[in-house]
Formats: sequence, structure tokens, C-alpha cells
Amino acid sequence: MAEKITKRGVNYSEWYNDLVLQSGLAEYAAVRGCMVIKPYGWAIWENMKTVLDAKFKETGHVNASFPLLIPKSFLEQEEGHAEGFAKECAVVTHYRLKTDPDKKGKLKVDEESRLEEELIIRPTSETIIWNCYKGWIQSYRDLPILINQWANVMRWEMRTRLFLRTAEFHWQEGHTAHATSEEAVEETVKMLHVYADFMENYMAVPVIKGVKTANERFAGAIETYCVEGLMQDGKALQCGTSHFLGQNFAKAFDVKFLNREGKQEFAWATSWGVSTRMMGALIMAHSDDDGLVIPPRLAPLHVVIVPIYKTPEQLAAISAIADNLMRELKALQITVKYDDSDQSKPGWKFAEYELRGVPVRIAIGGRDVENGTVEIARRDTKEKSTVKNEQLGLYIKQLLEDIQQNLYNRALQFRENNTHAVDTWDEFKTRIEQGGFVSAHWDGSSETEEKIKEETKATIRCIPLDAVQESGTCVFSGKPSSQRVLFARAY
RNA sequence: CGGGGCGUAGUUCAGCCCGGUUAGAAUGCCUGGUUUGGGACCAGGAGGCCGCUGGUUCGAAUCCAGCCGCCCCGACCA
Repeated sequence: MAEKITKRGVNYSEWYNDLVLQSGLAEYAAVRGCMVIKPYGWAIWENMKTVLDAKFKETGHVNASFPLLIPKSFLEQEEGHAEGFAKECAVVTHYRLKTDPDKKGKLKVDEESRLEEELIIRPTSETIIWNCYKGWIQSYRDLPILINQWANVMRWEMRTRLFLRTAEFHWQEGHTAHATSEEAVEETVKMLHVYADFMENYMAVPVIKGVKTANERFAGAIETYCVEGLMQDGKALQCGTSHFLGQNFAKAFDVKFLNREGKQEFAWATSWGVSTRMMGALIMAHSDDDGLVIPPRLAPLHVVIVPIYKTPEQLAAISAIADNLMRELKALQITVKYDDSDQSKPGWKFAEYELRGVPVRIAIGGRDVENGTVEIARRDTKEKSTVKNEQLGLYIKQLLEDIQQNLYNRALQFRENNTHAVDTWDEFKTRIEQGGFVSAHWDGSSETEEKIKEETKATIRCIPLDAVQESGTCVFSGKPSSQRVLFARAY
């Protein structure tokens, strides 16, 4: 099937598109801006979900499901939120079609079925959920509420890109309610760390944890925390966000509770989410000109075994070896596929599994049967080695861990090589042009932030949580600053 | 919403400028055979409302008008 992927060096975004389409992760849907996530892509997303879902539950959260449709009036309740999302909402205005009397076989909207109040296809669920919470919260004893929802949402984006920005996307959204501000902030930060841990230890993508500036903050939030990753083309990608919403939504939906002192108080809120956009991060962080490179901990398939044979007898001998090996690997929770299909030659299979990013390939041929060996090839480095066919299970298990670690180290090294502290405006412009993170002093004003964006297309990705306090002067305005912030061009 | 591109076989595309037999190629698919240590080869076969609607013409994939759709680049966003 797949042929010629555009080289990264030639055109990075074409490379990305080719890769997504040809590796079978997804394809364009018949609907503008929407994508079909194919079984292989969905399998990776399912692995992400499984890990995250377990982490959410370990931290005390439970899952629930809220409606896809939100009454328009709900969205109006919280002013900042409404402004932020109004421009990109799909609106349901009617509930019925009828056959068109003028055009045979065609349907038209039945004007008599107009809804009294329009419904919005959820771009995010704060409003419908806080409307529910009003009924669920009367006392501090009802708090905290720690709920997560796995769902699809819709934002009518002007411009879309596979996984990175589609009109419909899948995500999880946590929505919690707390009795105190401190507790809500603690929750916000806790979930940020859950995300960072996931990105680094499963996706093998190192991330910077930080807070957004006012400009970049979520619509309706008091504070937005984020994890930012760096892609191979030097652009930053926001991988996840966790918001401290203060009492904004409680006030908007009149969610009050009686505290210990018997006084009415508005509840404190957080929301946090990661989406199928992480698929984009996964792809862009590790893959190469030959195809995907998937970290073992998220790979739907860890090992593929390819037989190389000339005669049925040879195939039988190879299959016997493969059977044993598969049993051993499966016992170690390693997923393995034996591709003895005679539809394609070994070379074709090699290329195909490389394209799909399977971490380890084992080839067994006539030579190997004679010598009691197998050939093992790792996807991350493309290294091949011939090893004795003994104790292979543990060897492969270790190899998968090495690959996982190597991918992380490689990505971290890349980020470090592409993160620079600068102190002058000229240096800033040069560095931004070259890509990567630029650490610089900023005077803290939105005006300066806007001007820098206009001139360089760079935005403040975040104010890192671990930023050291040091006095300096803003790289643009020369005004005093107490810490460096992280700039980059971003997706 | 601005700029650009594209719509012809499952897929990628040629043909269109300059209208004229039965609309082509590659690849994929089906049948049979030979192959198999880095995307094999031979032979045969199936597969098309040429995006839609209308117009010009003896005749339209090709010219004209309108419409629809998608992709890419910008502004906006997870």
C-alpha cells in the first residue's frame, strides 16, 4: 500500500500528513475538518486512555457521561467562557427533516421543527456539568466532586490538521468541585503532574510544566497550567491543560454550599483535559522518514516475527520456533504477531512494520534455524543483531524498556539542544527563527506579549513552574523582570 | 474569512490549452504459476454518472456559467 513519504527535511507538515495517512492511523472523513480514526490509530489512543484512566482512578476520580448537546443559554452564563467559545460552535436549530416536494429523493429541513432554544454541540462541558452540580451540592459534605468524562467534542475550527486540530476530537475532561480555593488549586496542580508523568513515562515526550499568561488562558479560568512539548521541527505543542476556575462557574450556575461554619459559599472548580492531539505529539516527537516510531508502552503491537523461507519444511521449522517464542513473549505481557502470510515478501513486510512503528522485529530464516539464532531489529535505531535463540523473552522485555528509555532520552536531548536562554532582542529573533524554546525575560504585560507575537509569531508557551527567580530586563521592552519565561512558535 | 490548489478506476495521477473511434498509465484488486535474508516476476482478468446542474455544439472529461466538496498556506484554537 504505502509508498513515498515526504522527507521531514523537505516539508515537515507534508511528512506528517503522509505519515498519518499511510501508516493507517487515520484518514479524512467525508465531513470537512473531521477525521476517521482507523483501528491502528484508535488502538494507540485506547492504550493512552487505559493508562490515563487508571491514573485518574488512582487519584480518586470517577467517570460519568454528560449530554452532547448544551442549551445555548447555558453557554451564556459565564461571560469569559461564552466569548471564548462562541466563534466556534456548531448549533442545532431543528429536529426534523422532510422529503422535498420539489426534488425527488431529496430531504430538506422541516421549518416547522425549529427549536425554541438552539442547542450547541459541546465544545467543552463546563456549563452542562456545573448546571448538574447545582443539584448535587448543598453542603461541604458533598464535596469534593471528582468526575471525569471521556467524550467527543466539537469546535468549528477555521483550519484543521489531522489529530492536531480537527473539528471533532476525542478527549477526557475532568471537572471537579471543591470546598476551598486551596484544595482546588492543589487538584489542578496534581492533575498537571499526572499529565506530565504520562507524557514522559509513556509517550516518552519530555514536557515543561508551567502556567499560561493571561492571553493564553482558558476562557473562564483564573489560572491555566499546561504541559508543553517540543516537536522535531522546533515548534512547541501544548499537550495538556489543567485549569483552576475559581468560583466563576459556581457563580454562573449558582452552586452554593453550606460550609462548616454554616455559611453559604460558592464552590471552587477545576477542569483538565488531554485530547487526541497527543497522537500528534507522539507522531511528531519520535517518528522518522521511514515511518512511525511508537514507544513500546503505547504500541498496540510490540513485536512482529517475520519468517523467511524457501520450502514448506523450512516454514514448518520456523513456525515451531516462532510458536515457542510467542508463548514466551505473551507470558511476559508482550504483544506479538507472527506474520507468515505468503502474500508479500519479507522485504515488503519489513518496510510495512517500520512504517507502522512496531518497536521490535524478529526475522527467522533458514540460517537461523541451522544456527539456533534469530535476527532482532529495533525500530528506534534501525540496528539489527543476530542473537542466540535462548532466553529471548527476557531479552526482548529488556530491549523494549531500552527502546522506551532511548526514545525519551533522545527527545530530551533534542529539547535541550533546542532550548536557549537569550538576553537581547536580536538574539531572540534569530533563535526563534531557528526553532525551539527560547527562555527570556518578559515584563509581564499583555501588550509586550502581543507585540512579540506580531513580530516573530512566537508566543509565551508558559511560565515554567520551576523558573528560578532572577532579576533581568524584558527582552523586548527593557523593563524589569523577575524571571524568565518560555517562548516558542507553536502548533 | 483572505490567498492558492484540486475534483477522471480502490489509490496516485495523465489526458483538457487546441472538442472528434471503445477515456489511459502506474499501483492496488481477482485467477493461475514461478518466487521469498530489505517494498519480486510472468500471463490472464475485473474495475469509470470524467464532482453536480445547466448551456454552446452534429458531437463535451475537454469550451462557457452556476453550484458543491476537499486539501494546502495565513488570521483563530486543545
